[in-house]
Amino acid sequence: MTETRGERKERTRRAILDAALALCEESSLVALSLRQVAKEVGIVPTAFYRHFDSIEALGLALVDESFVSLRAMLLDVRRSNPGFDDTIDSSIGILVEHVHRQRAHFQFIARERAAGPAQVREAINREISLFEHELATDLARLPGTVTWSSEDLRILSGLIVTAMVATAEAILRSPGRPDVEKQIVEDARVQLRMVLVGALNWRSRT
Amino acid sequence: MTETRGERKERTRRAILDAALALCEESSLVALSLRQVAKEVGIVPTAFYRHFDSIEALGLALVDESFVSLRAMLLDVRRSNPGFDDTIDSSIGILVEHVHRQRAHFQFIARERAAGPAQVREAINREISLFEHELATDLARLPGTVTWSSEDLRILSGLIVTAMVATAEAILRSPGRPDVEKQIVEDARVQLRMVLVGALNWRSRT
DNA sequence: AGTTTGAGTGTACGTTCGTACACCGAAAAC
DNA sequence: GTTTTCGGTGTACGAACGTACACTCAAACT
Repeated sequence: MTETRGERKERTRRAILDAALALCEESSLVALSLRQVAKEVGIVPTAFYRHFDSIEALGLALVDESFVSLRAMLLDVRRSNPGFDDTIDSSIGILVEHVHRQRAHFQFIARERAAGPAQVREAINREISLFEHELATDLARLPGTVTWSSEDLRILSGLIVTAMVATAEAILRSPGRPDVEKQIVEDARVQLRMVLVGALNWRSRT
Repeated sequence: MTETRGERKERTRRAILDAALALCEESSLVALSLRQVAKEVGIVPTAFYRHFDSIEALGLALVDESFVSLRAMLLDVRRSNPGFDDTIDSSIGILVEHVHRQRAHFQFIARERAAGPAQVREAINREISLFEHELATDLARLPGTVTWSSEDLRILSGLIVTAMVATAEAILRSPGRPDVEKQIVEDARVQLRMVLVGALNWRSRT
């Protein structure tokens, strides 16, 4: 039952991160007070400073943590796609699954990307940019893109990431409405197919 | 120099809307206090209530106002496109121009769509949904989409709106960096061309 | 064993917040 | 000319905010 000092600190730190993430589900970091977080965790306000310099620093930690989730998703997509034809369906399936399992993380990223403190917004956009780049290298390994410039690959993956982010946000916006969500997912499938058709016919012209 | 009562009220109301919009440029409605707005306007806090019930109500008014701007943009796009081939370039040009001229409105919509009070978020998403629907009927008038189902048109315009919203957000994110913006705009052009290629080859299969 | 370290406590401050209430004075209504 | 309406004022309140400072006490170090 004994607990080392570091363990205890880590446990409180986790509690703070979890509490902040939970409180962010119905508002935003910029409207979140240190005292709210402390109360939720069950510590006195000033104890917060033992772990983070400010709410903004807390936000940066949450960004890191959230993108671990998102990268896990990308790994899942890679693992499940040995080059099959239903790449679109399975990828979207994985997206939907991750959105549900890591709802709070996705919600947090979507909100703070647009409305968070400046540093948080920048961190998120940097990560999303990295994401696009990774997807671009994945796409480069697909057959049919051999003639593509790396420029065009980057732009295409930007489009795909944008569409998938929008899909994730739409899903988050319709909680507990399976019919609505079904429609969103089906739309996302069609959109990806449209983009794919565009990609397959690209550079055969011009 | 005399000023009717209604005129004066309207002037103050405008000042409140403008002040709120300005203050929202560096934060969010949910972090905006009634007192900040009042101070910016130069009235006493309680006078705020003569015009709005709450910050949230103010937000809804700003949504209405902002979408007047956005609709003006759509009108510009329609007016400038009598069916020419450079539809993409001119449409994006109009988007960029409007983003710059109505920067605060676009910024507000982008932020509050993700992070605003619930009612504000809903109002914005409702408007964007309307936007997509309008674009769909515009697309239906284009040659080459005669064989399209209204369903597919809706989905396509959803994709286009998503990409354009993302483009506008990216432009807003890079103020005072013409080179970066140039790249964003060029990418948007290519993305739209990719989508267009997909659209032109759609339904020729399946 | 004695000392140091550091997570968490408790009090206390000045500030900002939303809002209640009584009030003012000029335009509007009569 | 008198009364009413109403946008804006001024004061006043309790609550919540960030944070400074002095404290406790058990784990960790020597």
